[in-house]
Amino acid sequence: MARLAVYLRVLGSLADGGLSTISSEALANAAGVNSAKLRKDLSYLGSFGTRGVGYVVEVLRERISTCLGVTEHRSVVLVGIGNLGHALAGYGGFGSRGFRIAGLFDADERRIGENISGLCVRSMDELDAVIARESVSIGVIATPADAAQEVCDRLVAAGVTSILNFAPAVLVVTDIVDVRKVDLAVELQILSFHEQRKAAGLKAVL
Amino acid sequence: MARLAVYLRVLGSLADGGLSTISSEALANAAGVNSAKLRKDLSYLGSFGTRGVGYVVEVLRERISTCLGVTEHRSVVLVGIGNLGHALAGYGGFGSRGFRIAGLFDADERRIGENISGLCVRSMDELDAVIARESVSIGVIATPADAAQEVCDRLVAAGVTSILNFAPAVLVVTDIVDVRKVDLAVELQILSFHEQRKAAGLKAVL
DNA sequence: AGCCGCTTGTGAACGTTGGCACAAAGTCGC
DNA sequence: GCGACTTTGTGCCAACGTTCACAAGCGGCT
Repeated sequence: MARLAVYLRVLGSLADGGLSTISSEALANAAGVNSAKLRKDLSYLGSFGTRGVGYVVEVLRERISTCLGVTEHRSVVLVGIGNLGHALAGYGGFGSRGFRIAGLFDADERRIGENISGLCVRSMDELDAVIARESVSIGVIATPADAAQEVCDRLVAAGVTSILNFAPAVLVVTDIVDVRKVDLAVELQILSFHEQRKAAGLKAVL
Repeated sequence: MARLAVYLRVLGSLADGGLSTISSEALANAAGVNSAKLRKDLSYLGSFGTRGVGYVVEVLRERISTCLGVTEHRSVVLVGIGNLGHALAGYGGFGSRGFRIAGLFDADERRIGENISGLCVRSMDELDAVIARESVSIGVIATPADAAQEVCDRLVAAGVTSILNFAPAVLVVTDIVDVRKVDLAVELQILSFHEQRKAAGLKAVL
């Protein structure tokens, strides 16, 4: 579940704060969810809280990390070094959460060789080799929409089984491949929809 | 619902392709959803398809646009011009979907005055004035996590009622304010979780 | 004009998710 | 050692979202 990742992040902050144990209710508040839901989520991983006390922060972190599979560092490749790809390559949040960027790729000849926070942009020709050599299982697509499907197919052919897609396009893949989509414009439109609802509601009141 | 935005985007491509009408099933395939679900979504907006034929693309686009509230151009402010903020400011997808960036803001004095694709980075001191003058209702937060809540509070105080949060932090807001969260690291961790599951499943088979 | 095939719109069943409430269990104080 | 308090783990129920299946309606063909 998606919430596990949030719990893990919150637990990280708490551990930095020096807290050693935490109750489900406190953690639920910090993560912005119901305490019962949190306990149910955790019970899915097995029961290892102590009644009357709560959960031991370190044990819980390790347990969730194991479940999410971030104990072993996973390698990702990033394809499409445009505006967004540039930002993603420079984003420090990946490395600190157990992900290593194994390679940056772009179809544009002029971008090849460019250095972004210590990583060199490679040609698409090297894609398969890098994926195989570093046993990459996750690919990130930050290309324009019209190139997304082709890039996706190449990634899957090279052995990638999970894809994070930032391009505004619907990807069709085999069902053994997981795809998550992040579309910035769609997010804004959803907010716009809520604004519209609020405005309509206001008008109804008047 | 989130899918409406996807339908709208797909319809845009179809309209460019010169198609004038489309059946629910074809559109559902293009959007990657079940056809019954799509029809139910559309029926929520009223019934205006013609049985035996399908939906008129232009009518449908206009109807969805109205519902999402993107007919009137909405203004957004973007706070935090780091790696990600830079990319968002330069991302062309906003303007083409009916959103106008009313201002870029950053707390770092050194960034103020910087020009990003025609927009100038402003001081946080000007935030309230710009929001009021341009009647901005949507704010985008791309700051580090520890600054997110403070920025959020300032945005809400200035009159913003919808927030898109890229910072890895849980924001607490009044219930009249809508918050959508996009956390890149969490997205990767979810994929990592699926990878973990696949690996475990494989091991179970062996 | 009448029939046939196609597509919409929707009612009903299903599975999933969220939330309450309570019993089990463990700790702290005396 | 024992009782009271705290917190977990979970059974049950309601609400939501999804899917199936089918009747109603529209266009085209004869």
